[in-house]
Amino acid sequence: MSPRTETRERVLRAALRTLADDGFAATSARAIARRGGFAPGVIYYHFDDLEHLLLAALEWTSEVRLARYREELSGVTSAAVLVRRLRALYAEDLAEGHVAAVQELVAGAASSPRLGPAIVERLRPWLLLAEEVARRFLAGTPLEAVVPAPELAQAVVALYLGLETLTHLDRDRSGAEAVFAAAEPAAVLFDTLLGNEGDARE
Amino acid sequence: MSPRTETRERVLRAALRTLADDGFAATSARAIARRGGFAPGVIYYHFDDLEHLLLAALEWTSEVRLARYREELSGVTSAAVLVRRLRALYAEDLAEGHVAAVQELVAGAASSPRLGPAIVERLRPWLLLAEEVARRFLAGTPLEAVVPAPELAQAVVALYLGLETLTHLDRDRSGAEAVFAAAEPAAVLFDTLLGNEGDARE
Amino acid sequence: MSPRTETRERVLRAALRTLADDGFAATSARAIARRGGFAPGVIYYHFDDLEHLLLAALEWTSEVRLARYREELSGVTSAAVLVRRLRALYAEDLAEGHVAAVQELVAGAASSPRLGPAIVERLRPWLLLAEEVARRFLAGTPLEAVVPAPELAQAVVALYLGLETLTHLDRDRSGAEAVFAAAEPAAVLFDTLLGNEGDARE
Amino acid sequence: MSPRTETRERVLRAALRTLADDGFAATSARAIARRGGFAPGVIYYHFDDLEHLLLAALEWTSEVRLARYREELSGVTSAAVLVRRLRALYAEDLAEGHVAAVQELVAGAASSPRLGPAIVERLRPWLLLAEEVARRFLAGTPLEAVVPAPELAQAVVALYLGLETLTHLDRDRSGAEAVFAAAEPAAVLFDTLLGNEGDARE
DNA sequence: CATGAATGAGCATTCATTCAT
DNA sequence: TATGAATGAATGCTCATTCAT
Repeated sequence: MSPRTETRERVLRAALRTLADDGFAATSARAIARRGGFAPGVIYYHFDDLEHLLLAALEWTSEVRLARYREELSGVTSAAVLVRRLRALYAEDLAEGHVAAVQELVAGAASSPRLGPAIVERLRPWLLLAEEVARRFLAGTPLEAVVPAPELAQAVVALYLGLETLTHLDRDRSGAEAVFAAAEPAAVLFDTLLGNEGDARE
Repeated sequence: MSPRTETRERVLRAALRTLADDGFAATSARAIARRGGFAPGVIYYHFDDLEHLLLAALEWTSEVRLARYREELSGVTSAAVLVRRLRALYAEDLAEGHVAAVQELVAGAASSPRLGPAIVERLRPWLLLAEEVARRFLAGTPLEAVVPAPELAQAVVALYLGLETLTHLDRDRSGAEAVFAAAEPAAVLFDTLLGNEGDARE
Repeated sequence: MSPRTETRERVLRAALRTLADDGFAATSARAIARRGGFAPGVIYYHFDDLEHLLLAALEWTSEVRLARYREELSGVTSAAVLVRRLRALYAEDLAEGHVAAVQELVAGAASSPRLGPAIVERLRPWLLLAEEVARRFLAGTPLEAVVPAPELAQAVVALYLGLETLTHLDRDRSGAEAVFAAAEPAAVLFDTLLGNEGDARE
Repeated sequence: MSPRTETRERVLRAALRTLADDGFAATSARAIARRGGFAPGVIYYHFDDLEHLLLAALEWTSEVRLARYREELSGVTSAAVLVRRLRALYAEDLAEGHVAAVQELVAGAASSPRLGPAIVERLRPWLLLAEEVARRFLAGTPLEAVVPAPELAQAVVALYLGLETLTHLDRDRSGAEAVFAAAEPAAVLFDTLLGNEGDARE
């Protein structure tokens, strides 16, 4: 890897860790530089400004995670398995700080006129993935006529972000976990009602 | 009303409007003072510091809204009516800027070590209200055994916050509206399946 | 004088002294604050930004000096007296640092797209004064038909600024002085040729 | 030309163009490198630092222009021709950006303790040329006794710089042109009065 | 009670310059 | 010779907060 690329990644990683650990408001150029162990100027050598760095960081982490989600969610047809997989993926996200960083960025920049739209754009692949999965689950069921996939997808992504916001609030990771845990039995019931046989033994 | 209380309220109102209109990051003492038409010093006469003002503002708007929600949601037993009422309440929230201010505050302060826990505390009444309504809906249904009310309540509040975050992002109010609209038919189906007769003609 | 006005003047004075002593490039907010003995923030409390401060400073010193020039140059009809008066006025300017500050500002901002036009506007009264005096001197002489007052005025102001630039360059005040000294005999000759009797005994 | 000399010239040229186009304040090492299409490091390979580069650039462009001025002004004896030639030379300067660069450098560095004296030294040949021409014009006239050539020369150079500063200010090239145009009739009168026959038909 | 002037720390960003390659 | 990545100090400016009036 060229030294250029290498440092660029160090900066991206430092930005994400600062977002996840210290929050959007505290993610200043100096804070990122301090965490990454480089001079603040480095940021501006590799990125136009802080906004571009944050967007690049969002893109960078999103790509990796999105691939992972797609992989895990590809063949899933039972709700029970879906919830179980999401729970595992979410645990990975937590460990890496991925959701934390994303949530901080999304929430913190929600009212920035420039950053906001740029972020929503980078969030779209997630909405599309959610929509695709939703469509797969609704297909062939009585719900299909009654629940539109795009709105369901938006609700799911919103729920994801909202859960992360709440767990960030009191620094208690157990909240989202509890919701995932509670969702499992409901998912089993859902499968039963709809006749999904699924790979329930998984 | 004593002049003391009167000014206090002017400050609270100015803080909420600044949060809703300009976002958390732009809610500085001077910005609030400018919007409210008073000197910055006034803030520090009535509140210890900016954090305390913001928390007081959250409390203040929450109380009023919570009463309103409680009132509207008290006798509701059908999901269809519930969704319809929530939709109307949400429209009120939007008009008043209540959710906008709350979302900005929650999102912006999510990672503040001091502000975070204080906010989650003031959010608890909402969780309790959601839990109470959830419990009412689950009672006597087969879901009761399978869906725990506290987790459902947390999911609902998270969904609310997350939706507001997303709609803030691209400054497009239609997103949350669409989700509410999409939820209505599903709620009707839910009522049918569970034999809720409800006050469907409402 | 209100404390507000008082401090405002301290800032203006500090800006002019910094311009005159340290030059345009070194006239930073911190440098001005250091010289004036106040916090950098004070500048931004009283002025929108550095540009506005510098323009206000130019206006402030210009008004005072312009009044003085007008007063001294009002009744003058002989070139010899004119040169003598200008020489004295210039000595005053030097002592106060007026020309130095103006020259630094004019020269330093010459290529600033925003500052440039704003400065040229504030320089216009000087051009008008020069033009008025030029017109008085040309009136009734054979030169009147041959030398247009506006261009002469511009040349004179340019000469003033250029002389100051040159004397700034090698930190040698004697250059401009020598030019003024050399101009006196020429002015006497000019008066003689044109039949100005003037108040030569002055 | 050795590759060494060649690159050196590229750097010099880039520095002059940056000065002329972007102004002294914007003439940073990176800006010069960008304009010249080379790495910033190149500057420091060929020159000790930025100051030395700027001085070398001033020297370089001065030499070429000085030769040209000397050539055009060598045989001139009538004021009318002198003004006409200067006007043409000035137009050349403008086209090449020579005066612009020089003015930016002179004005911008006027108060730099190190740069100032070094620049004035490189300006001396111009003063000497102006003095030589002035002497030629004064010789044999009644003015000779009354106008000292060195001071006249300094005034002329100052006028040149001052005019350029003013025209830079409002980005209006017409100012200096107008002064040159206005000077022509006055020069003709001057020739007539002093009996210069000149090469007036030129 | 309220004001608004003042503070000084912190912000994003740009700079001249160095130096390993 | 030339490169371009990296440095750290300096820039203009905004902030929460204090306090004399």
